[in-house]
This record gives sequence, C-alpha cells and structure tokens, in this order.
Amino acid sequence: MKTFDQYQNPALAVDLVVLGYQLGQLQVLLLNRKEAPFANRWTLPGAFLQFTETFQQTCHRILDSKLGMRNLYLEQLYSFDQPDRDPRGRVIAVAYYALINPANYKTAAGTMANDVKWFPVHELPDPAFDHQNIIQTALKRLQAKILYQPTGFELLDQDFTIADIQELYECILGRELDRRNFRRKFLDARYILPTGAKRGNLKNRHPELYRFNKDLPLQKFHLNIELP
Amino acid sequence: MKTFDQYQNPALAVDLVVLGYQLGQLQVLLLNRKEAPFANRWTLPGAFLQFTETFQQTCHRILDSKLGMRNLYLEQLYSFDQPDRDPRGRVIAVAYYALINPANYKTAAGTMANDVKWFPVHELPDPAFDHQNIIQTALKRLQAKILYQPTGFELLDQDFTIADIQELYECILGRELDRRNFRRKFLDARYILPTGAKRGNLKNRHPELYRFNKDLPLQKFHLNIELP
DNA sequence: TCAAAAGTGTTTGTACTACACCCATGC
DNA sequence: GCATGGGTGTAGTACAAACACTTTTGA
Repeated sequence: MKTFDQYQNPALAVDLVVLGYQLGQLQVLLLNRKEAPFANRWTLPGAFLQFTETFQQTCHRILDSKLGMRNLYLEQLYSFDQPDRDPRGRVIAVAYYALINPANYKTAAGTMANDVKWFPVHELPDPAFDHQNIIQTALKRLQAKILYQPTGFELLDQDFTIADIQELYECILGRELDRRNFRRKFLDARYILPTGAKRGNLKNRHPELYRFNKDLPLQKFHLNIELP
Repeated sequence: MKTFDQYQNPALAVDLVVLGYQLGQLQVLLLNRKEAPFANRWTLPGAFLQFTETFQQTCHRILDSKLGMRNLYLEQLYSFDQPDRDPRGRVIAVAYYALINPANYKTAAGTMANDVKWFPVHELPDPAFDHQNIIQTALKRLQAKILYQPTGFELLDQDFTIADIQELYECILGRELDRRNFRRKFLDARYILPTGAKRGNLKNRHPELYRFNKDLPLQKFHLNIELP
C-alpha cells in the first residue's frame, strides 16, 4: 500500500504577514526575492512545510532564521488555493499573521536592510505571487479583531500613553476617534491600567503611562465602531 | 530540477462540516466509515484534494457525489495540522463548513440512512480523527458570525416566521432571547421583509411570513448579545 | 504668558432590556 | 369561551457621540 505522501500532493507553503507599528504607520515586513520567478520583487517571508512540522513550527523557523524574531503573537489567517498562484507549480499557502513591535527587532531590518524592509500597508510595492491579496486579508482580519479583542498591544511598547494606543487604533481602523470617549472606554473596561509613571521630556503636559491589563476577567470588551 | 510535487509533501484533505437545522436542533451530517482506521466510526465527509482542484471544487465534489447536494453556502473554516491527526500518515485538513436546509435534501439522508446521518450538535457520537475538534470550531464560527452578518437564512425555508428565526438563533447561541425585542431588532434593521402571506393550519393565530432582505444595503446589522 | 497636548465632565441620542396587554385562531 | 401563540407599546437603563473647559509642561 502506498503511503499518502507518495501520491501527487500539492506543495504546502506557510506565508507570514508580519505587521508592525512604527512612526505612526502600520507596516508589513517584506523580503526582496533573489531567485526566479519574481526575482527582485518583494514577497512575504515564507517556507515550505517540512514533513513533520506543524504550521506554527514553520512560522517560528521562518521568523527565527530569516528575521531573528521570537515569541511573537501568531494567528492562522487563511489558506490560499488558487491553482495558478505560483508559476512553478501547485502550491497551497497557509497564511499566518504576526504582530510585533519593530522597536524590539531593529537588527532584523537593520543588518539586512536591502533584503528585508518595512513597508507602510498603504504604500506597498506590488508584491509577488498573490501576496497583495494575503496582506489585504490580514488587514481586514486585524481590523475586525481589534474591535472585540484586546489585540494590538503586541504592536506597542509595554508602557504606552492613551494617545499612543488611540493613534494605533485610528491607523488600523482608518478613521478618527474622539479622544475623550476613547479614553473613557478603555479605562472603564479596565482594558488598560495606570502604571503610575509618566512620560517625560515633552514640551507639554506629561501624559500618564498605562499597561495592558493581563488579568482582564472576561472579554466584555467591544468597540462599537463603524468602519469607513 | 524537481518539481514541487515530487518532494515529500503532506497529503491535503478537505473536510466538510455540513450544518442543518431540523426539528428545532442544529445538526451535523456525519458518514459512517467503512475502512480502517476508525472503521464503523462516524466522520465528517471529506476527500483528498486533487492536484488541479481548488478547495471549493473539492467541497462540491464531496457534496455532489456523496450527498447529492448543490449550491450550498460554503465558507473556509480553518486548516488543521496536528502531525498525528491521521494514523495513516501526515494529512493536513482544510475544513470548510456548509449551511443547508435539510428539508431540501431529504434524499441524501434517506437513501443512505445507515451510512449518512444527521446528529444534533450536542449529541455527537465521538467522531473519528480530530473531527470533534473541527465541528466545535465550526460551531464557534457560526455563533460569532450570526451576530454580525445575515447568516442562517440558508438553514431555513425561504419563507419563515419570526418565531422560526428566533428559535434558530436561540439554538445556535445557546440562550433565550426576548420575543418582542428580537422582532423589533430584525424588522427595524430591515433584515427581513414581510411577504404578505401568513402561515395557516394552526390552532392559534396565523403568523406572518417573512423573507430575507436580499437588497440589504450595508451590514449595519449587529446583535449585541453576550454568549452564555 | 503662550502654545500644545493631557486630563475631566456634561448633555444628548440611540439602542438594548424588561416588562404587560390585546388579537386571531381552532377547539 | 378558552387556551395558545402572534402582534404591539412603553418605561428604564446603559452606552456612544458630541462637545468645552481646565491643567501641566517647556520654551
């Protein structure tokens, strides 16, 4: 009896949408591809699934070896199956997305500056394969998720001001929010807790620093915001 | 140069969670498995992805050939990757779920009554493989989706009463809802439209029949319900 | 003392909750 | 007329939206 893996199975790739927040913009990490097809085009970091690996293990292999990143927030996004999505043959892509704070991984984008680069999500350089599509899927997922789950703290420093997190939300949702209502919402829900410290060295009033409330009992949190 | 499909790739199966609403209960369609492993156990309908197929095409092949069903609501659910999920070898499962009205497909469960059977989702017969896990994932997805999207009409007859749809929602969400508030919510949102007809042959007042509003302009619909 | 951003409070509208009552139908 | 479920209305409450003023800081 033949084992399954001797049949003609599609190749299985894991592609990663690494999202980071930097300079007031949401950014995606792309690699400059060296080989054909799509040589010199930008692509999502990815790898073929090894026979005994789980998807998450493949993700960590990619992140660790190519980007020197560990312990990221990872979530399965979607599986992409268009038969012609890779000109080399049939390749199924299982996409994951990761949220990171680029400040913690300066080396990654620094040492390999020509090959690895952050791009603002609204100024992408026409990525190879169907990666544009994958990135857009990730953005929609993040938009939806941020409304009902404590997401996005992975994108910020551990201590942050309310203005910081509001900017992040406005950037992801693509619309402006009322400063005072935003503050009330996050504090009332005990979504964030004051650290007692303040951010100094500013020419105006020093804002309080907050931290994500890790002991938040239940997901009572829900932002009732209409997307534009 | 080797083509990708000559490497050792995991097998890729598509598994389907077919959900139907019947007798006031949400039900899953399972097949009785004939071969080892798990002979005589119940499983989700599934098939291996053929080399040139899309996932959806595989879904339709399964539905049409095994169950005689067409034109269903289909949505990708999740991809399952545990290396030991199939004792025969490495098999990745891409799960989809379908919503159907069993009344339209009586033949499917009728002619093959011993092999194909509906099970209420809360009285499942310990399915084979990791299919219990897949089914639970589908239920959670449906619960989440029904709160913010016009879902679930696939599960009902074209014309239905408000009591019908409320029962469905209560069944899926696992909690009771106020009859009068439910009515108002659905009518105000223009989520459903009156047909003008009424359901007769009842020993009490004849309820009005409604139909899903296919021209619903935007997804303003959102049920703000806490799950139990 | 001025600009700039942080912090605080109030008012209004909307939408969900929790109710009680009447209406149509078959027996 | 009576039981059974369908249809309608209303008061209370919670939360989001809109908006104005005061406070702190560095220059």
